[in-house]
Amino acid sequence: MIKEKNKREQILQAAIVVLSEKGLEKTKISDIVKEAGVAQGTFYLYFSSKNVLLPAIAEDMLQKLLAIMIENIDLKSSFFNQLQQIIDITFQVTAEYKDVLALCYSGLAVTKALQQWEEIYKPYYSWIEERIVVAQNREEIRGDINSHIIAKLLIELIEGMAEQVYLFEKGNVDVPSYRKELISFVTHAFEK
Amino acid sequence: MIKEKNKREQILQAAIVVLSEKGLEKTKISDIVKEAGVAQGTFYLYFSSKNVLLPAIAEDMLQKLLAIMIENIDLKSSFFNQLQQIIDITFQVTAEYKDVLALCYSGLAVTKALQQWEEIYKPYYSWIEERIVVAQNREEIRGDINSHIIAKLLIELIEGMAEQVYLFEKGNVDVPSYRKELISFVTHAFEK
Amino acid sequence: MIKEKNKREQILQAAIVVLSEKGLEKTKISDIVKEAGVAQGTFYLYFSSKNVLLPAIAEDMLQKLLAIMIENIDLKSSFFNQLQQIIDITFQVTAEYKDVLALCYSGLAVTKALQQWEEIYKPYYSWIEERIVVAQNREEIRGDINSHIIAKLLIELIEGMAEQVYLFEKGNVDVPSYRKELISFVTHAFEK
Amino acid sequence: MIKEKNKREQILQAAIVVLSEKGLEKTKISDIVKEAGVAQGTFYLYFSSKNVLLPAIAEDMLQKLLAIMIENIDLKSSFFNQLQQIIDITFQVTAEYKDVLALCYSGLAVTKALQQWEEIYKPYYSWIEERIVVAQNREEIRGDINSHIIAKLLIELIEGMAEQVYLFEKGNVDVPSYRKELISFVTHAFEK
DNA sequence: TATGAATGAGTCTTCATTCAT
DNA sequence: CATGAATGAAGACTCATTCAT
Repeated sequence: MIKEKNKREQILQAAIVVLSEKGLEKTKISDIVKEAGVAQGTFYLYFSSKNVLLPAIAEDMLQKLLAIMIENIDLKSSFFNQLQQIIDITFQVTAEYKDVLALCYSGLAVTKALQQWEEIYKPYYSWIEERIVVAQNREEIRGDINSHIIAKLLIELIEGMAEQVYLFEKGNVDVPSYRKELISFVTHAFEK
Repeated sequence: MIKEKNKREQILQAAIVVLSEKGLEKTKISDIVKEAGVAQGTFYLYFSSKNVLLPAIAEDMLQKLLAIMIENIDLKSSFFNQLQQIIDITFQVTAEYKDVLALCYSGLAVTKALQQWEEIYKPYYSWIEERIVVAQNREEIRGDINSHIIAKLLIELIEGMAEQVYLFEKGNVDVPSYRKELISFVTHAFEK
Repeated sequence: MIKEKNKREQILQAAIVVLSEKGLEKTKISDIVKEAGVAQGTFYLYFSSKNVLLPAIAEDMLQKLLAIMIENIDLKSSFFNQLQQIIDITFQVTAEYKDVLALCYSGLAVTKALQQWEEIYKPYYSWIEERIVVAQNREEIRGDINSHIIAKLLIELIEGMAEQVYLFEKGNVDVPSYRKELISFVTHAFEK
Repeated sequence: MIKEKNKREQILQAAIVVLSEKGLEKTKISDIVKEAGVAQGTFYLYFSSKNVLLPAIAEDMLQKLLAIMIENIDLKSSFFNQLQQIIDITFQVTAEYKDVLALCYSGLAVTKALQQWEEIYKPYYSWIEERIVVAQNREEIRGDINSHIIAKLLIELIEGMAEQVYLFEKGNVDVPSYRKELISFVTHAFEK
């Protein structure tokens, strides 16, 4: 049971807990509302159906991730330093929320609501793109980079590796090595 | 309806067709068998349950992809040339089978059968890793690369971008630019 | 939205509107209160449950119908003249309130509250019966008629035909012909 | 439990039994399938939803009623004799199936599928109309009657009275008197 | 009186799976 | 091997009703 406050948030957090435990298919609305400590019908006061849950969670997650990034990353430091921090934060958050994040990352296959996912990712894409543009202006990195495309590529890559590490090879993998290789790879890719 | 031959293959192909159209949740066994032109019960003669379908499809797909790679890529050409070809082939195959591939790439979240996916990808990983190792021995690329890890990173990245291009931004995206940026990015990353 | 005044009446009128539109099964309390412009809970201040709605509406309707009859029918005119007027008024009222009336006429089957409907119709039956008795005393019609039974028969018949005309064959029927045949039929039936 | 045979028929008969007992609103699919001795899902093999039950039953009933009429009524006897028989059969059948018939007669209010009901009644209307036309040709009854309209009127009237007798005033009514008055009424109405 | 958020029992419907033929 | 009618467990969703404010 999760503490009172805003009912929608309450249900959302409960959904994250239950989905992490059971996965998408095995999660029943009844599990979620039990965890949230509300009635079955209350769920439908805030979410029109089971299918809108995943996008809602993804949005929630991504907003949190972006908030942590913005708070922690020193925009005055070098791009490569920022890059390391972005990777570290993504790895940490992925480690913490691995199960739900996997659901989010790949939720598209189930819901087929591609457009929506783009919408959700947009602020994150923009923020990363801005970092690249700034770095280009500072002449820290290659100038012949399409910042828009590479922002997506970068996010795709970092999230993908974090998934690899924490989801596919649960623990029995040398995380620091993966981290190091990833940083090295993208560093070389960006370098002049 | 798909032509007779081997019943298992017949059902598998029908499953790909239906899954592409309807997505995972909305695909029923009854749809698949109708498309395959066989009886409901026949499905269970070849597949123990609905859940083994996705891995079976993924295996099928990945084997095809790898076969195309092996057949088309000139192992004597430079690593960077091979890289371009790998990217092109992945883009082409993704374009053709985009919907099912998305299902495969991200099906893990739903089925939670991670280990199995690793198993399926293993030969592909190995083959890519071998390309990297060969290139390192030929001193075409950086030597300080963990070929095992970077093989995964590379596949993850290429498939991720192909998905981006063909799934998220259905057509209304400048594919050649994405391709060019991707090639440029990985080329720089590998370069000495 | 219906104008303020007496809340009970307000809700009743809203119920008629919504029931006409949606039919019994699809009408929810939430629809009615929205139409009435009151809160969900307010409904239960005036009606103990959803099931008391239909009888309440029927009573309302029948009182109106009877009031119109009493006001418009010239008791001094001949029975056959009165009969025509009764038929005309029933047709007019049915035309106006066709959907709710159908609900009322046949609502019994759903609620199974037969007795209640008898109660509601009683004043109407009595008034018609009185017309028949008066006509018999005036020797305008056959004397060998059981006024009590024939009153019911007459109401049943007129309402039934009005329903036929306005409900089943929405407009694409020759109303004057139906009216003429009905008048002719009952006239012959009553004639000495 | 009802004996095997044709599953659809089995379910239909069970539905009639249960609906008679419980009425429309309180009848659950689970009750019907239990009575029919089949599985829940089997219902949906033969009926697309709960809502198609009533029309299906009505059709079944009306076909039976018409079959009985055709079998029992002596077409060579006088029209007035036939009329009596029609009334008697309608009363008998109504007495036997009163609850379901009420559901059928008034099912329109719930389902709002008027057209369908017209379709179902069509053969019955036609058959009655034919009786009227034949009688007119034989010059047994008034010639100035619109057989098409009066057929509907007659059915409406007879069924309405049967309903009155067996549904509204369950038993505590003098059936023979009602029958006698009805016959007398229609006889006078048809007489030259 | 009036409100409307919250409730939760109730039921329809779906669909993977089985099995007698 | 193949069939497809039958199964029945499972769960999403609805909506009349309540009650704290």
